[in-house]
Amino acid sequence: MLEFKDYLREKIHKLLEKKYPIDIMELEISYTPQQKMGDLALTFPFQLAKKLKKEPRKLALEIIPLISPLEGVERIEAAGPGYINLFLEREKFFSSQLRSTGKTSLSPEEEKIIIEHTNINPNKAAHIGHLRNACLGDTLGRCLKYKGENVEIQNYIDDTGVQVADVAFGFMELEKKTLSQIKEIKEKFDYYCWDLYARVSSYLESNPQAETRKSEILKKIEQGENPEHETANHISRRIIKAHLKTMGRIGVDYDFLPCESSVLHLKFWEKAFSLLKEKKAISLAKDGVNKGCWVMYLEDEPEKEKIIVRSDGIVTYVGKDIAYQLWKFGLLEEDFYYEPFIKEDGKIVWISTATPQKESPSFGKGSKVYNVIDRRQAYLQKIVVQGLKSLKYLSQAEKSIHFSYEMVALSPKSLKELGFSITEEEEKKDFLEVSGRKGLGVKADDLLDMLEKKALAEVEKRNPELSENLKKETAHKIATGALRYFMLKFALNSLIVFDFEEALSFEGETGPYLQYTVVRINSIFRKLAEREGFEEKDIKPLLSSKEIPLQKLSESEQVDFWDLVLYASKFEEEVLHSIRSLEFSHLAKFSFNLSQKFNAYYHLYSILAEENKEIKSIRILTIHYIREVLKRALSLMGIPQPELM
RNA sequence: GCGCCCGUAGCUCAGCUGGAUAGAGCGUCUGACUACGAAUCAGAAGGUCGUAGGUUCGAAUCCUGCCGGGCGUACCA
Repeated sequence: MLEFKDYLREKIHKLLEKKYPIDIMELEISYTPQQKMGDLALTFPFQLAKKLKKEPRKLALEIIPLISPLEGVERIEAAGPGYINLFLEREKFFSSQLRSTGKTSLSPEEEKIIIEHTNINPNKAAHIGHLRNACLGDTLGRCLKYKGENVEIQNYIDDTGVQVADVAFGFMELEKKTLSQIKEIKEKFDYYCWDLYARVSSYLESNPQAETRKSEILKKIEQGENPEHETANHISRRIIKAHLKTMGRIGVDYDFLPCESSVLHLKFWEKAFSLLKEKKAISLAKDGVNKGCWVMYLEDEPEKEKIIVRSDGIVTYVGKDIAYQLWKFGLLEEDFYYEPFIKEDGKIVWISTATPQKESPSFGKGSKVYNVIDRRQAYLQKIVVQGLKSLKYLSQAEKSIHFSYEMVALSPKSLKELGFSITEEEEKKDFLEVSGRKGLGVKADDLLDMLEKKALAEVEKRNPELSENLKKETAHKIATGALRYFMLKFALNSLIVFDFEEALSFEGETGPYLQYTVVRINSIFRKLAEREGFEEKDIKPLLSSKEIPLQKLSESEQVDFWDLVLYASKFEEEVLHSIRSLEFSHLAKFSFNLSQKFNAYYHLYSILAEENKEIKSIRILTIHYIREVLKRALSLMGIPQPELM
């Protein structure tokens, strides 16, 4: 449809530009609310009426003869107060849609796009908040790749930060464990650290004198080559592996893991610091509360100072982030060294290191960068962009996108279900923030386990004859589908108050509903093959037959057929719209609505039992088309497609 | 205080840069499986779109005030 609309827009513009003051950008083509009104609607007579001080309806009537006939359009009507409605030539449109399945009319616009997502502190297990981040980032990546963009996925690892130091402190001071004793821990390590981190946090709260030792650990971790560093390094590497495994369960993966330790040791910050000083992007505060700090000013609030380097000379987190952002755009004149971290299915995930390596893949040097990070960090992200602006990297600042979304919080009810005790004050709140510090949260693997267990029970019920492996694999796909759809269905601005019942649902507006729809279509094709020997390869000849005799369908079937096909044809527009707005809930809703329309159609029109060959062929082509679109939509959302369920 | 965001059906949410009669899911109530798989479908009930103004051919959507809620605003990350 996207292509067809572009064609119409250009054609109509060409036909009218000499007579009317009309810009091609204003020539919007929308859809009618009802099929009987037509398929596409032009609203420009309203805008034009304002300019020419004429009645919109009269203008519409005046314009129609000038733009007809249009290729692919059966007839044109004026409607309502001044709409121009187009009725498409259905057979022609349908067959062109059928021929273009699998191809995309979208095209790339960037040299290279870098997406940074997940970014979990490597000191504890991943939780539901991280899942939202990863699902959004991964879906963006999939959609951009479909659009034809060159995409690189990075997952930044803060392996020298306070949070890792906390857990190192826990092992060394609270548990008095040596590195080899830590290595011997057999339990799920990220879970072990989750609990330990919470213990450390409360210990430090009641024993503030221990902060001295913690600071010492932090410093030593940064320095390297000492027991504290060895311990912290072991913790972070082992936790990263756990995170990658968790994300791998839902089909999320990465190309490169840049580490803060490398940023430090390769002196990225020093380089960025001298650039910032040189261009006067930051200045040394001579007096006031921030005396002795290097500060930056935001363009739109010049009275406010943001500290980049503290008076003790230590660079803040956001300072390091500026350096990293510069590197991502290839503006730093420095690079990481790279080594393989893990290999899976032949794909290598690379990690940064400060020591020179033989192999050197190329990362970074993006022309556009998306940072997937929740809304609470909007201010810091703004400072990072300000850094680029101050250095006069204006186009990069423009293409430095904070992909911002609201957090996932917990309802007091779900906290109770998890066995946490909550205070009366907390009980009254609508929601509570997930807190790693307090150990308050739903762990990603726990949620996935629950989903898989429930899905397995459903599969057992419906398909007891399947092999154990196939049952498990199917349950896993259903669990992934449920989770990923759940994380995408809400708009970015919507704070998700996590509820187990809702998240564990497989009915209604859920991932499994979409999967079930595809399974049903597959099942029809399977039966066509079994009963009639009609194979997938037999679809093509149906396609190439000259005519699709839609008039053979009953009137009501024509209406239902067209409603379904026209809706499906909006797919690429939806993908593009989702990318532009970063609202993948659009794609999710579109897929759900399309499934709903298909399921309604399915109940009304039988394929296998239809005796009229022509009608049967049309129906086969219809469900084939819907399946192609749905499969593509699911794959862009990372929702797996089970054969049976 | 300042900045940003949110208030739409009993509950959870859609509603794109203003467009034709405000939509889904869940829940409630009525129906439909000797099957193209009921993880589904059909139907019913349910809304002064927080509130008061403004902008215009047209406002849930844009602007302003007010009410209610959230987040941010660290020499933390």
